[in-house]
Amino acid sequence: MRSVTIRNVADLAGVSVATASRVLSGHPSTSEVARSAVNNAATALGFRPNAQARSLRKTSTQTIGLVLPDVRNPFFADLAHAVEQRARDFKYLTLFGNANEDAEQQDRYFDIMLTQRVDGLIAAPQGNLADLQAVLDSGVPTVFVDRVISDTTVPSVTPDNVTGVQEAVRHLTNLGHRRIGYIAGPQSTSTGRERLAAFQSALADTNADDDADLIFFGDFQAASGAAGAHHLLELPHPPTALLAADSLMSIGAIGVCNERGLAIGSDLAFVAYDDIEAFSLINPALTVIAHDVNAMGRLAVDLLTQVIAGETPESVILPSRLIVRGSTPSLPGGRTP
Amino acid sequence: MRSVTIRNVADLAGVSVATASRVLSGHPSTSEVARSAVNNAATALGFRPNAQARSLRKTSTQTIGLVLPDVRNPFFADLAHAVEQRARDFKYLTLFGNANEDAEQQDRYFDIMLTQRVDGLIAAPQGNLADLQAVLDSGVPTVFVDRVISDTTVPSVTPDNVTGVQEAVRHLTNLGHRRIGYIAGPQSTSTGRERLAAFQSALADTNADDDADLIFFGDFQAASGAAGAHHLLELPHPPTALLAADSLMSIGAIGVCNERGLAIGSDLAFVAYDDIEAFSLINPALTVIAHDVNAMGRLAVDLLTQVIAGETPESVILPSRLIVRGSTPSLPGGRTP
DNA sequence: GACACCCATGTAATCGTTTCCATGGAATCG
DNA sequence: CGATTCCATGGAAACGATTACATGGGTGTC
Repeated sequence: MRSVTIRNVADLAGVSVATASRVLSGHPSTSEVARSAVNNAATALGFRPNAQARSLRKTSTQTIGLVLPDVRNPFFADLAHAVEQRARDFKYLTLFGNANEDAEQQDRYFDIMLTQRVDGLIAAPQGNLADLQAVLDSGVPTVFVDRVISDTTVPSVTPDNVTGVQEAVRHLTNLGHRRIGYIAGPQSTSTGRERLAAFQSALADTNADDDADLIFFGDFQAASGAAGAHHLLELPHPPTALLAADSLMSIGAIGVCNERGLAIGSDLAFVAYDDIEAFSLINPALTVIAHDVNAMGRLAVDLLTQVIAGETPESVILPSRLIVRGSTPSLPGGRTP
Repeated sequence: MRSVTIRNVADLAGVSVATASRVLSGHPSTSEVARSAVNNAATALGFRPNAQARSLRKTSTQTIGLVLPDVRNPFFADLAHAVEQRARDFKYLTLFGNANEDAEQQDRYFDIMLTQRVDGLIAAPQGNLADLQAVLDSGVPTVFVDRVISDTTVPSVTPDNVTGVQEAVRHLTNLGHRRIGYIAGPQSTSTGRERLAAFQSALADTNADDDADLIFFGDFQAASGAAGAHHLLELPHPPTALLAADSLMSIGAIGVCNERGLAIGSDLAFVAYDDIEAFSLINPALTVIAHDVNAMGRLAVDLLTQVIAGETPESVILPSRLIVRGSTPSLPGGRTP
């Protein structure tokens, strides 16, 4: 099953490999007769150029790497889709790596991406500068998306992690909530840190309680959202509203509320992060902090092409906003103090 | 920014490239002194072998291709995750392509995969034999997952598309439903065809209506589920129960029910396909036809490794079953005849 | 008609790695 | 001790494409 090479094509067409290569890659200096001979031979043999050989000779692989924490998180699935579609516009193939919210798996993927000599890299990174050192040292054009690593000059496309949380806290306190439970993301991520800081600072501007107890640290996965809901709802003074820092933890937390027979919207107010389609189906629909995933993915690719072209684009911060739905009704019933 | 090659490593270590290569790829015939010299030089220079050059020389790329219809479908996101994790066990890198439920994009990805000389290919294919011809001709080891193309000998891992649907129809008719609306998948997919056939044949065993009107043809995307719900609910004789052939169409359909103020579980019974986490959060939780996504992904990789090894493994059909939850209560209220 | 120019083509070098083959020294065996 | 085997090593040939350089024929200009 030896595959057919450009040499076979050239032989069948009766020309040299150089001419065959020129025809196949659209070089202008080719005659009509050579063109048709080579093209016919290529289709007759089912020739398919070997990408390895090509990228070995050229400097570029026409491939970008995308390292995300978890495809099963609908936010990242949407982001992956957006990046991939945009990359296609630039004729880039997207090499996708799923870090499983794990710094070690992430680093292994970075390693693979570099080994594969991707032309550029888009990542929602985890951990600190040390984990990224290999990537930064390699000099491969890189753009961060959603999350960033501090103390680097890597351009990024991130959501505004402050405004949405601020609006959510104000919204809840305006409704009369004074005990708001917060299920935080891991502090090894910029989104985890920034959203928590925004929550705490927004809280300080209100007369709501700021007990340390009301903050639970999760890891952006569903199970930790469930653990957080358990912990918070079993406090001596349980919260009357919950806010979770991503969609998977929201899913986990809501599952626990259902199990405990707590009706969201009446027994407990709930605000989720990310505007997942399924969240609008839950009855009552969830109030969410939303941002534009598609724009984020597109912009990340656009920035990356600029970096590859040698430019140094400005980082972009995309707005986020609160979408109020039924899970935070104006008159909280049940166990509100 | 020229990257460091094995020649630089060899020079620094004071050995030939051949020896350096042998040390770095763990060939037994190497001396202790050469090993340490080369390893030191490699780490000192931050050497990272060029995957293109390596795969050019070797026959294998240690890469498998995965072509799926849509990552944004949680079922396929889970499947992608399962495949990727299992592939890692075999030291394979997964090259991921998202066909967007579009035969043309799918074929472009197949083309890319072949150009990249993947060692094997896992696909949930769409369309007919002609679309796949290039892949089959190339002789690249292939396994189908979830969906198949008829008249091929490609091994596959598929769900049992009959039992779950049968159980769902029986369950609904036992509850007294006689008008069951079905939102079908595209007939260009095996899952779309088999599930529809199972629905029709199960219906024939009951005294429920089998009007052609009650079947709407969608495309496995959310928007078509919404269109299907609109169509079915506006029939002169609307159905009292809905069954949708995948999760995205279910999401679209449920959104429409909510908009129209139809309470699922009381005004309308609903059965969804695929046991998505979010479906158990909807209140009442959805009755679903479930199957084991993780097993499907793992088995697909296992089968592929067998094909790569030259064996011809048997295809596997994984069981599916009905999980009854609140969306199909025993006493349908409202508009039941 | 001579000269310059352009264009299609072929030869061969090149990309970075693996691996076949030859070599020479050490070890083993009768 | 001589012959054989073994092993670490280096030189060089592959893998399959692109492309710099050389070449020769055709065209245009004066």
